[in-house]
Amino acid sequence: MSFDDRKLEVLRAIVEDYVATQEPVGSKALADRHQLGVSPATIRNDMAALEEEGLIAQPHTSAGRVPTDKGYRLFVDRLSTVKPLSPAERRAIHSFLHGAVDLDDVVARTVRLLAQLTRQVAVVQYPSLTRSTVRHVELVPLSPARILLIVITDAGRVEQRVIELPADVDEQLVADLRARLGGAVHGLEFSAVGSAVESLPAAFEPEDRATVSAIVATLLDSLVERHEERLAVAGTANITRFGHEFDAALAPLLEALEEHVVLLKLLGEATSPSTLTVRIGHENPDELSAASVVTTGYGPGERALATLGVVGPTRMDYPGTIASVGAVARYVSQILAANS
Amino acid sequence: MSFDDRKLEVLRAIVEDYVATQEPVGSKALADRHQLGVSPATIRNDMAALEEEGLIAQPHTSAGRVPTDKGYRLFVDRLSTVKPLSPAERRAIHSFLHGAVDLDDVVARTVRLLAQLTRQVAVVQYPSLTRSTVRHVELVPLSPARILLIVITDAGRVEQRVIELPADVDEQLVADLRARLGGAVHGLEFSAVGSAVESLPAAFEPEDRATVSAIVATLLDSLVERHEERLAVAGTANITRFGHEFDAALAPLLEALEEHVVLLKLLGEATSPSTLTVRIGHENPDELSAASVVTTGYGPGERALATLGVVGPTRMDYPGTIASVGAVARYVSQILAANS
DNA sequence: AATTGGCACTCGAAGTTGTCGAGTGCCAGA
DNA sequence: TCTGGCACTCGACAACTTCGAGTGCCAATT
Repeated sequence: MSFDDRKLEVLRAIVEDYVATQEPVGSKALADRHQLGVSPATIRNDMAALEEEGLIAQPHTSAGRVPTDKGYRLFVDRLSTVKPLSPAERRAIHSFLHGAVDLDDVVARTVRLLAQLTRQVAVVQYPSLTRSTVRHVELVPLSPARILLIVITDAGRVEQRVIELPADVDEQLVADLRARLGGAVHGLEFSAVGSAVESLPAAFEPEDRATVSAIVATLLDSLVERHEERLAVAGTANITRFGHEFDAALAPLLEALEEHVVLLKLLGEATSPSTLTVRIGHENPDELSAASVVTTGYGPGERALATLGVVGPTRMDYPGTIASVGAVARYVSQILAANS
Repeated sequence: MSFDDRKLEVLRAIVEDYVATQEPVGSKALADRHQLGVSPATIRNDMAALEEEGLIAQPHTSAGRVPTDKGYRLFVDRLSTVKPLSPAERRAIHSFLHGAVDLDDVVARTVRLLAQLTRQVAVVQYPSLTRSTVRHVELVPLSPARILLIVITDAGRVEQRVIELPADVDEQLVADLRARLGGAVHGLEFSAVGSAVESLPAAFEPEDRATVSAIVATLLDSLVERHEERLAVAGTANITRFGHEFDAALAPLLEALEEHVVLLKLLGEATSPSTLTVRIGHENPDELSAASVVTTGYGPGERALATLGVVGPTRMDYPGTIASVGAVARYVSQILAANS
């Protein structure tokens, strides 16, 4: 084994021990607990080199070493092998997701499952609708100048929206509009709805066109454009397990989890279901710079509809978390594929 | 001023100082900061009596006194006067809730508003639908043996549910069912839907009755029975302000906030909009025994549709919180009344 | 040249002691 | 019934010590 190889082996040992014990690890402990075949003194030399390269650090002089963000990065990129899931975990995934009736139900179950599996905070973005098709459009008058627009997708998802109209409408106009709207968009992909309804207002009497335009605009605005902006979060209670180095960063983290905006941005850089992203410490936006985030895309087919993942301490079990996130994403994707 | 009166005045002073400073308050500090007109020695006697009655306690010998749950209880019941809201707070309430389009939107805004106003954790139960009426029922076939049931209420609320059918259905049956269902329940209060649809299956061909029954059962089950079970929570990040006596109780609290079950039970004991409930420390279920909960009912009219409230440390500003919760509940009730 | 054992050194954690002062209870006198 | 005085208690804090894990460096060994 060459010099460099052993150094990396030492780094792996440090990461593994630190993740397991949460305590800085020293040269002696390393020599005892791993079969590196060298003495503590040799390890110390390697550690000095690793520290030189910025991969590990000492919280204070004469304490053990702790991996830096950069150290975790190298560990994740080059040293960790995927940890296969235990049969119990596989069973858990199956039984948890089995019998989901709804798209919303799938998301709700998935987020809980991930939180339970990883014992960290799980985040699941609701699937994008760009690839969905319209199954049904419904207009329901609420009052003379208010109307409720409902769109049902082939994934069984329901989008609703109240529209304030510029003028009162009568039943007749609503019925007419409903029929034409339904005819125009039924069976279309969401991305194709825009051009399909473009010419719709022109088909109505001039005095009704403002009303029709308002409805069409709402349809496009709310249903075609921003639908990936919903987020399910679970396992917040697990942050109490993240350790005391988090105490200071707790408030911003909780805020980020509640606000969703930061998280959405993070998840928004969606990946295909086959790749998985790990962001460590400072690689994240400031609010999450004390945490690591493991995400991956999911959805039927090869292109991801949305992203799911886990937020945890930088000191997390990367191989285990990566395995869980990957497995859950694959399984959810299967379910979505079967349902569509 | 009689002896007993002064004792209570001392209790009030202790509560107010402790809430303000978060530190045990001693006899000297009390004499200095309040115009009680007596010497510290006298106050000490009163404090001894208060301690005897279990209204205050010492964290350790020769520290100041801290109110007990019982002390807070007495303070809330008999010593606190409602603190009027500041103009800024009134403005905040108005501007925050102005322009809500949706029932869901009202709830979402309300919960954020409450969290911001009280700087604690806010909880809002979605309004019960028992008093709502049905505006529209829609059936959408998803696949031969699956159908989506949608109910729209006069409050602009949409309830949806996927139904797995015992047998395949054709368009014709769905259309027939849609018409009859709509005719039977349109305009009815939810509580009256049950008897209205009872005889519906009998009107269909024998081979279709199982299908119709399944749909009717789902309608009743999901829409008539459990609809108060949704909950909005905001301001979780504020628990970091609750103080370090919470550190141990943090995990159960976070779990309770996420699980919703405990909270729903707590809120379920609904009150009329005109009364307001304060539960202090151990008066709550175990998970929340380190916290206090201030709740009140809300809804148009005199009977409450649902409950909203705030969860905070036992050491909270009760008059201020009570005022905020009450004001928000009244204002939301107005909005709901105007919209219905 | 790499590895190793030895050794002096550093520094935080934990324990010890002593001081300080806030707060108490009690009592005698106003 | 209130008050001032007084002895007492006990936690907070600071100074000091000890202990030990861990380090860096070096000379000896392979």
